[in-house]
Amino acid sequence: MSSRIKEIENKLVHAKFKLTTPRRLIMEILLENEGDHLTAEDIHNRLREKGHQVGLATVYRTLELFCELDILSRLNFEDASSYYELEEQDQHHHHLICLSCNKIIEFSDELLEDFMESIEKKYGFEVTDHKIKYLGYCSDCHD
Amino acid sequence: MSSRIKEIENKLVHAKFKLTTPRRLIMEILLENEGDHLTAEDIHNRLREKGHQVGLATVYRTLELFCELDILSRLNFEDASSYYELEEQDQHHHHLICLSCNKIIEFSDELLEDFMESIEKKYGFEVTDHKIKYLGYCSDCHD
DNA sequence: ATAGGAAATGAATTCCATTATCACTTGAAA
DNA sequence: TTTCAAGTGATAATGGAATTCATTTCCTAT
Ligand SMILES: [Mn+2]
Ligand SMILES: [Mn+2]
Ligand SMILES: [Zn+2]
Ligand SMILES: [Zn+2]
Repeated sequence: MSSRIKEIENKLVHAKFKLTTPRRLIMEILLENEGDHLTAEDIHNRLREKGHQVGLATVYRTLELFCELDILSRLNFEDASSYYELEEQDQHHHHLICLSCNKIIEFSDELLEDFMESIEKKYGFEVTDHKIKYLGYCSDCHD
Repeated sequence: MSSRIKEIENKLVHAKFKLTTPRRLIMEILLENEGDHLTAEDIHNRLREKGHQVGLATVYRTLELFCELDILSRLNFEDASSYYELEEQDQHHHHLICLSCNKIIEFSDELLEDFMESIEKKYGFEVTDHKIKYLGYCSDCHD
């Protein structure tokens, strides 16, 4: 069992949940596809391809649980589905979405820290998360 | 007919569309509720309250058209629905979303202009729109 | 070890916002 | 007027997600 899985298990146990077989299988898919943005159905399909049968409802429930425990982030691009990615403890990143080819380009937001702090002061709003999306045309799709 | 409606009509006509009765009625609802964030169903209900019968499908189609013409913005908060608000030509704004009471607080993004420009340079990405959400707890809901 | 019970699962169903369909209406142009 | 594309609205369909509920898993107390 990878140390990464162990780390997840600690988070689960700390919150009084168990690392069950379906949860472990789902986490393995997420780790194998780290860096991708996967839908619940993507994950369900990859499980089936590997010969594991996990109910789609369990996939949804597990993704929701992992989000609550900050193991995952739920992303909403400009379509109907939710996408999930492993939360990176060190650097939070955001997304550039190409309106032409739907390419997703990631960028970090170090430069935004000051702005976030000014928001907290100005509005007395305690920021716990932020979601920033830039929409437009990637270098392949303009000019 | 208000000058605001006239302005919208110009945009429509310029794009080869007509200001039909359903479209005008929907625009009136939006103007009467300027500053609010309304769902398609909200708008449909307010039309019915005023005795106007417009099909829900037409409400959806009109909202989509208005978004394409940059008359409206479509907003996605953290729930399943889309919310719409009139696009303000002068100052673009964003939203603080309270995770406790669901209050929406608006803020402008003047300070972010520099950051957006750095994104354009760094990635050769032509930004046409951006969506920024800060999630957390408003002043009524923390401490 | 065994029994009890809470937590978790999965097949099926339901939900619900949104989109598609299609017959009908409208209104501008010929 | 006639024509015909654009627009409309009742309804059905779609699809991602949530819910239901019978069953299974697995920890705990005896
Ligand atoms: Mn990402
Ligand atoms: Mn707003
Ligand atoms: Zn592109
Ligand atoms: Zn609040």
